[in-house]
Amino acid sequence: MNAKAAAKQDFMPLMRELVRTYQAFAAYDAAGYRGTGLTVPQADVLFTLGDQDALTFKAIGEKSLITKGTLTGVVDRMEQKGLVRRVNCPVDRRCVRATLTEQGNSLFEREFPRQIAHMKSRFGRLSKAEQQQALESLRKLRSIF
Amino acid sequence: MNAKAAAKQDFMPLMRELVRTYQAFAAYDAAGYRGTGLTVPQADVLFTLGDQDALTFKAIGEKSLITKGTLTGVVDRMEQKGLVRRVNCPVDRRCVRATLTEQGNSLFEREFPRQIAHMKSRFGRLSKAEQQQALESLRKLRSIF
DNA sequence: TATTGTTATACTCTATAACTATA
DNA sequence: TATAGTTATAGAGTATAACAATA
Repeated sequence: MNAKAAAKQDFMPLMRELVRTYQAFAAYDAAGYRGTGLTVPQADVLFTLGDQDALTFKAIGEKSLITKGTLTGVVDRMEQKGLVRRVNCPVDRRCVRATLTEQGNSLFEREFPRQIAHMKSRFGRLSKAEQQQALESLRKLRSIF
Repeated sequence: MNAKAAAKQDFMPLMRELVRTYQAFAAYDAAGYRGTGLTVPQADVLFTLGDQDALTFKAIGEKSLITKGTLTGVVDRMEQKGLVRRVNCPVDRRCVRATLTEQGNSLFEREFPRQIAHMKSRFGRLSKAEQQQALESLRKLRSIF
């Protein structure tokens, strides 16, 4: 298969649409919490830690798909901002857990509902049936990777 | 709406599935060209410029969603690798266009079909009907952002 | 005046791998 | 030996805004 033939594969429109749709979503999402001064990974961690007991770095990394070396730095910067703190694990002394501080929690309590409302104003434009159909299509799509 | 209520909105599964599906896709995609040593934005530019006449920075930025300041740096690094070169616009002397060098073109001719085959091996697991359904759902989803 | 691309700044993230402490 | 997290390194991308050349 040469490049010209490659460009005409029938799954190409679907692939492009997946990328564009996600990009449009991600841009809208990020715009919602721009005012907080949080970066994308930082907001990811804030929303992951919200309404949760302290999580280990390993668990946070798995949920957010941030690798351990990077996560150390992300949490460092959030700690400097006073949003999270590290706590030792009692059972396994290799582990460190992170949890929201009071300040981090109040940011979460304010920003998470705001962010959800921000997204709801758009997702609400789809009917329940459309949402259900999209969910099923995305599940199938995810299953192939 | 408080945080607990926010977390239970009915569109949340769809939103999470969109993110996870895209992340799974993006990881598989990037694995396909890891051997080239190109970064994600660089591969994006290579595939954008392939089989094309020279494009202006403005046009490349629009297709790849890379902002102009960043694009200058991305193209700089690709130029250092000998993959692209800058050419002046004859009509509008404010413009600069970029085009693949012979080396860039041969990389494209080898990697693009390989990448498409890499993706086809997964998208091919969906039936035509499933692909069509997914495409329609994604279009609807994109239309709300 | 507006637009195209470059430059400058400062920071954040990324990948990778070596390292420490603990299991 | 394996695992959790930190540290080190080097580079790459990002946002932002000021800037030069041209339209």
